[in-house]
Amino acid sequence: MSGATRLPRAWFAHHALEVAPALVGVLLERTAPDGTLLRARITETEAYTEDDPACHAHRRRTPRNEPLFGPPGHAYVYRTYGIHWCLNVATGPDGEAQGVLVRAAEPLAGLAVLRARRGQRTPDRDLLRGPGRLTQALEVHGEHTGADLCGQDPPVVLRDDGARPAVARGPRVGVSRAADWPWRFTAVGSRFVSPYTRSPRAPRAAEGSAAGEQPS
DNA sequence: GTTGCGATTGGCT
DNA sequence: GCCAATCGCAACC
Repeated sequence: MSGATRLPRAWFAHHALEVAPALVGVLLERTAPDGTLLRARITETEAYTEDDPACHAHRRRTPRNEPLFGPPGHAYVYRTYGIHWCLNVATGPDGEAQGVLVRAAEPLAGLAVLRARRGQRTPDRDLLRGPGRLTQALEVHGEHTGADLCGQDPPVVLRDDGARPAVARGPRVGVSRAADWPWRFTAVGSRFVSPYTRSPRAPRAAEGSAAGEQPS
């Protein structure tokens, strides 16, 4: 993997709907405290923007969602359900709230470390399949929010090794608002992708009415 | 100051 | 398939 190049900040300066599918297939690297290199290939992402009711920055700018408004290439890590951390990368121009949630990845290196953190009996398939599992295995947490992933010594490194998997598009997982917007991107045929689940709180799509607005 | 709830997961029926 | 766990945030009083 020595030919893999780090993604420059400009790579993230585009709209979340462009960056999200492009991130599928990108390498995610993190160095464990003992020096072990942890490497995975992203298999699933979701896009979020300020205009999007499901986005944390939809209502207003707050200390919590500040990284989403900041310059692209920075991490936005938040806690959900009081238990899990979720990793996003800010995209779009500085001042505009956009981001891409990294939902799942296929583990490639450092499996023993990942397994130690996730449970020795965890199947390889489940090591990084899901946003909460991924952050647990990679030890990404709240202290990393705001970190510049394109800067020096970032907690997580993103690289392009030229892989260009086919990408499918569909509705996002678990969101209660804008549940039908097809802003989730997955690697076609990958086993390391979470199954689609609709939020129990999401209103059922109104059939044949104008209520079901779905931006492209 | 209080309350309701979520971009999830894992365990149990 | 159903449901509890668990807590920071933001809406509301």
